[in-house]
Amino acid sequence: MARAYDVQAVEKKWQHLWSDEHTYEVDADDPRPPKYVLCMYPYPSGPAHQGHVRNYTFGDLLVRHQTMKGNAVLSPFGFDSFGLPAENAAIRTGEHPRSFTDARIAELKESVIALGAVYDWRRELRSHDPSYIRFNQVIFLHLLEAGLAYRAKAPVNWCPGCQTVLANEQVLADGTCERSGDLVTRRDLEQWFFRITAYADELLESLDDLEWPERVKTMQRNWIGRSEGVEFDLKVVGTTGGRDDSAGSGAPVLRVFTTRPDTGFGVTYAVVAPEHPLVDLLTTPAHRKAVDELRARAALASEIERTSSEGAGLAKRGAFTGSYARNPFSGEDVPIYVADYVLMGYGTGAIMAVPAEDERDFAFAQEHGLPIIRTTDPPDGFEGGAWTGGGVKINSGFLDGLDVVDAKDRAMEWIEAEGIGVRKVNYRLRDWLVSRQRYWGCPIPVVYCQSCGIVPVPEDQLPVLAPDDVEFLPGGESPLARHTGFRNTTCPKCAEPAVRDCDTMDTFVDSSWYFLRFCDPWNDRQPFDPAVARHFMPVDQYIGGIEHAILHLLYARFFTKALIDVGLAEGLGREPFRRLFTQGMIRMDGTKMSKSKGNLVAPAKYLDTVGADALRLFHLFVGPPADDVDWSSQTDEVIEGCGHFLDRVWRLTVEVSGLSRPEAPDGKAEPALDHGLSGRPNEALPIWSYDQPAARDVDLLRETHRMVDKVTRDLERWSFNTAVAACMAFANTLQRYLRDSERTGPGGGNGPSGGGERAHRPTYDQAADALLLVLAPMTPHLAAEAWEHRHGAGARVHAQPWPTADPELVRVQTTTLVIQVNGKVRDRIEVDPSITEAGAVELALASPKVMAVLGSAKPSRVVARPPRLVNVVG
RNA sequence: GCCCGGAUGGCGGAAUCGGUAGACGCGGGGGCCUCAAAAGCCCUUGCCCUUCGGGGCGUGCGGGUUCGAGUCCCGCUCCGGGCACCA
Repeated sequence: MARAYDVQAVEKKWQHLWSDEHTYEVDADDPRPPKYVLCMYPYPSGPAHQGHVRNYTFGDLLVRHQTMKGNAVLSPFGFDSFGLPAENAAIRTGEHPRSFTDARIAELKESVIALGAVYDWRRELRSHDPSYIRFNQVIFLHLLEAGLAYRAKAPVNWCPGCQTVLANEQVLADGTCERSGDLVTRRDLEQWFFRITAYADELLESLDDLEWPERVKTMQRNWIGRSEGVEFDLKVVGTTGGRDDSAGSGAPVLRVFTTRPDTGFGVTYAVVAPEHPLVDLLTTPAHRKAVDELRARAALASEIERTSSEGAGLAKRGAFTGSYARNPFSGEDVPIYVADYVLMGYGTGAIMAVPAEDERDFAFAQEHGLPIIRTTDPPDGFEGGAWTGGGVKINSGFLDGLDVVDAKDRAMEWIEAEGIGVRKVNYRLRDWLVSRQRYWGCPIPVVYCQSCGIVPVPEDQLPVLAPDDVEFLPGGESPLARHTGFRNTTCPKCAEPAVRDCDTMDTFVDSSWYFLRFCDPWNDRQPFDPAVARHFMPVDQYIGGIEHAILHLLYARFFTKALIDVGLAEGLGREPFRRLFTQGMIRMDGTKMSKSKGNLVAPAKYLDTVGADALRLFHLFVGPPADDVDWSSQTDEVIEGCGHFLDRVWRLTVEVSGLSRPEAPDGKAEPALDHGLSGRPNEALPIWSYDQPAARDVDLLRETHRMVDKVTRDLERWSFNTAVAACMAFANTLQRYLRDSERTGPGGGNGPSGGGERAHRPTYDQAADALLLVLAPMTPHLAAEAWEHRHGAGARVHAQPWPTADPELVRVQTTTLVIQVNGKVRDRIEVDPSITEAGAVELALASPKVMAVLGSAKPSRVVARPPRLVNVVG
């Protein structure tokens, strides 16, 4: 398509200038107020996709807007460059993950620059840089020393075919390995954990103060899953295991956790998880076979299978142990079952089962023919199974007649008074398992010594780097474990032979503190200088995808708190991201646009044709930033429409002013115009006047200020689509203004002559400049180029202060008073905005249209809301 | 199953505090310019009826509150997302 200016040349020119002029490089001693705007650093998977474009368009808009408002905006960029795709590519093609990753980074970086997004590239960081690895390891050691990192056995997804551990996403829905197809089993391995649960309460409570989307906060609250209840003991009675323990040091007890102690009288059985340590003891010889089968099945099944739709809602799998427990409330002995719907990892791994008030217990009780005793009176007409709501207690001894809430309290008091249990808070949140049996990640800086045990690698020997000469074989162990040169080492303490930890860290570790490193990326003594980080932190605006709503954002919050507590981030605020914005997804045919779905529409196609500004404008204009974008058959046309708008701005701000070259002299020059407005190119039109502004010039000035006011307010409330609409509407205003000048002006030709209202040059210049100023953060290349044409070589629109609207000019002179009769609009009258209620009513009743509708009827009531509306009620 | 979102013209969307529904754009129709096309410019465009003055209907569905509801309340339908045996 023919364009009004050379889009590609202009965009390249400015991308180089912004870099060469260091416009967006910011240091901690900058006198301007600091702001920190950050887009989530990307995994480098190749050239930017539309999701990136959207993300960086929003971020760049903020950076440029905040800069024009006089702030020193920290805008860094980096790459989350460790991760599985590079390693999988290595297994497939033999290319080393580093060269593979570096190539992808180069592609992504190039396309981000081609977008016109500006960053302080001096601060660029990559997780796989040795300097970043080093401080990742330093942090790990600090957490270890503080007891926040620890080693424990944990069940993992184990593929017997590949002889390796799999991440959850590598296990298919049917419980098989995505690569070998083998059935994945669960296996206990020694793994490293971060003690995030120590911060569960703080992570939960401080959510309240964050300016984050409520949706994300809710997701985090649910993930943390705090629940208050009570833990207490059930005495085990009757036969226990093959051995009879009743002669020993007292009967064994089964400790259970419940949030519903008020339902104690309804306990008709108890359940332990298949992995519960007491299972052997509890199982009598007659039931051993069934119990063992169940346990074997549970051990085989991955967590995914065990908790998938196979189990949920269907018959509960379980087996009777042969043992009984005494319900302390009722004194009844109830059977103890083993069932896989009880998880060892939560609470005590054992429950008291109340089928009448718990849906899972109800399903199990039905399946196994166990009794059901209601302890809460369900509402009339309730026909379901378990009633989990509130109500009055029944069949509950000393709790009878109480409300559920009061009964809970009373029951807990009773349990504590009896000395059989205590109040307890449980969390769904588990500690963070960070070990990955992978090559392309940050090595865990620990050595295992026969005599000294776990020995941290001394800080002066960091970073521990993975060797390059490893073999990437399909279906083998981690390349590091097979590399004897890496694996075998000497103990830093006793110098005896020792082995390294051959695992690497979860890549979420890298992304949990990169925003801190960005503040002080040149520091070679510590991860970052807390004093420098304090200057920029917290991040004022964090922008990213909703897919990181839970893990990344929770881990980063945890890290910030932990780094402060281990002394690496003294004096920092305990929350890293003050405001968070999560953008919508790009969808196509109803599904997420992604590489794996093969439905990508590459941004490069648009950069090479309509240009970066038009593509950016599209992403701003298409809808609210938080909403998903449907990439439809019409999208290309809309993007072209954005290009047409930019052409129009070019004509309205450059060509119509007779300023088609940067060297053009001052604004009073009036060369022959190729203004492109009349369809008669090269026809000279002396349309300018420099007289006193006429009424319609004042109107244009008012419109200008209203536009600036509207755009400013819209940008601040993240309503970018309406900000763009306001710019477009203003371009229409300029167009109309010029057209009217043309018609009425002496040289206009096709209108009545003699009006003499030529375009008032000073007023028009203000209007055109204002449009370019507000477009500067949205379509930076066009705004910069047009500004330079208007103001001379070296003029920089992005160095201008953000325009401010004069409230006096923004205020409307007249407003439309709507007159309704019985709620239906019957008339509209232009009135002064300061009209009184009486005045408005008088005008309304005098309206011929109102009188016609009303006829002779007398209005029973008149509601007046001046100056907007009068409603005459008949 | 539970918890969040959402539903407005042919399409994307606007309506910021309960007060003119449909801003802005895409698409469509008509016109100007042109040898022609592209581009540009001008007019028009929710639906139905119309004697061309205007009238009626209209924000997923059914109720309600109100002088007045896209907006608030109750009950549904459909679509999207998150969590999913967490006791």
